[in-house]
Amino acid sequence: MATPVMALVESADPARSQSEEAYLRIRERIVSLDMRPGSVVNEGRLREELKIGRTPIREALQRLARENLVRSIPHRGTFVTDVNITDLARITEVRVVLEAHAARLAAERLSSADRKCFTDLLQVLEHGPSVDQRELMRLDQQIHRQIYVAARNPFLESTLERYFNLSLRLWYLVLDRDVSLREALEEHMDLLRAILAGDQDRAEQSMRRHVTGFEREIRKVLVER
Amino acid sequence: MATPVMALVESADPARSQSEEAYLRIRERIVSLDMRPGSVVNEGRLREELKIGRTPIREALQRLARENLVRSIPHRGTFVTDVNITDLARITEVRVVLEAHAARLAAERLSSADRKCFTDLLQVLEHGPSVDQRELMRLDQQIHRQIYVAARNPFLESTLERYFNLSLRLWYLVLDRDVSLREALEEHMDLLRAILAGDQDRAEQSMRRHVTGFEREIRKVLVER
DNA sequence: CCCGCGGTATATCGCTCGCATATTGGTCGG
DNA sequence: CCGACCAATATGCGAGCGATATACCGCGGG
Repeated sequence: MATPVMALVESADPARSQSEEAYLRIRERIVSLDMRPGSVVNEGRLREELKIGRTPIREALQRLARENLVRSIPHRGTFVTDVNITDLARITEVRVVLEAHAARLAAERLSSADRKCFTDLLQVLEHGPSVDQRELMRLDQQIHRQIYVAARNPFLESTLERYFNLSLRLWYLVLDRDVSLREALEEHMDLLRAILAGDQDRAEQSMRRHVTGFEREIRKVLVER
Repeated sequence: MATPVMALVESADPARSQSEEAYLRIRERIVSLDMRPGSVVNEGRLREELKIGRTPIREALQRLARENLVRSIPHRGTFVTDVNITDLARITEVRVVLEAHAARLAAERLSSADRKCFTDLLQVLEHGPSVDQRELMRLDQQIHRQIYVAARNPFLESTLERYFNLSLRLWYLVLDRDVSLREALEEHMDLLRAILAGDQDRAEQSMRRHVTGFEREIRKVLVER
């Protein structure tokens, strides 16, 4: 198995196509705010920066457009989707029900392999209460994605992956602000314990609290801008 | 407003791009089983049948692949996704929570325009109990899509649209079989009444019953194949 | 005679490249 | 000052090229 830490950043897998490569790299830039919300996406510029032809870039942008990370207006240009409180609310609205259901399914269908993963993650949470936001963000990603896998539903997984990226960008937006992450940690631990205990109701409720709590924190920072 | 009956079939809107055109037409063929599950998708054939170049077809197929309506294997071919009970269960699993939540939101956010639409639909259900399955299918589509709109959440709407098409294909699969649609009618009416009454809990529960009931009917036909 | 294997043939695909087209913003003329 | 034309820009679409994986066929060995 590859190192988990590398699996999250841009691992140079030569097997994936240039379209996929372009998609992942541009998505990474958008989500991490390297490409700012509202800014124009220059196709030619991306082409020379990524050393990739025009078709793959075009396909990647179409894909990102359908995921609401960019907005393409014919013959006018492509723009990074702006962020606003309305979208935050709408995204959260969907995420709450989907993530909560995924947590329920994960608690229900937990395999021994998944159990080990969650146990390890819980260990990290309990022992090393990292205060670095980026590190916490990475942990949060791992937890969520592991839950998607443990839910044993590829459709749910891909849908949630999309919404997670939308949310992740919002998180990047409030990085370096003082958001209270103490409760998030508690939520995570409660969530993992519930899943490991096979307590579906508690896992679902815990995840619901976690996602709504996340929305509340982001909103606080977002409104004072 | 265009005639609703035409809005559902292939209306020739010259404004949409050829990619969109190709996507919609191929999707229609797949969902309606005109292209059979498991069959190969011949790109050249589609090109001459739709009188469309290669790039739009290619883009449409990529989009369909991401929506799980076709499966593309590099250098081997593209195939219409097969249907099976497992996928039915997984799709339903997601649909139940999303559709139920959409129904809840629709009941909560009902605008006067939406109210009129739902009232009209309810009238049709109460007065003309059509026994034609295709007609019922069309009505079901209208109801669901109207709920998506009434939920006032574009993200939820697009996600549900995707899952609805997956389910719609399954419905086509059991057409001309004797499925009991009497309860479906009752469910629809109860659902619409709940939404019109603004009863969120009942709308959610009603939709939940409706979707699970749908799955049960499809499953019955699917297992005896 | 049958089975396994290697090489070639073929079909498909990913990507590059170029042309047509539509929208915009600026400028020139009235 | 306003309206219309024009150039610039970016996209949509079409066709081809090289790469690659599979399938088939012929050959050699058992």
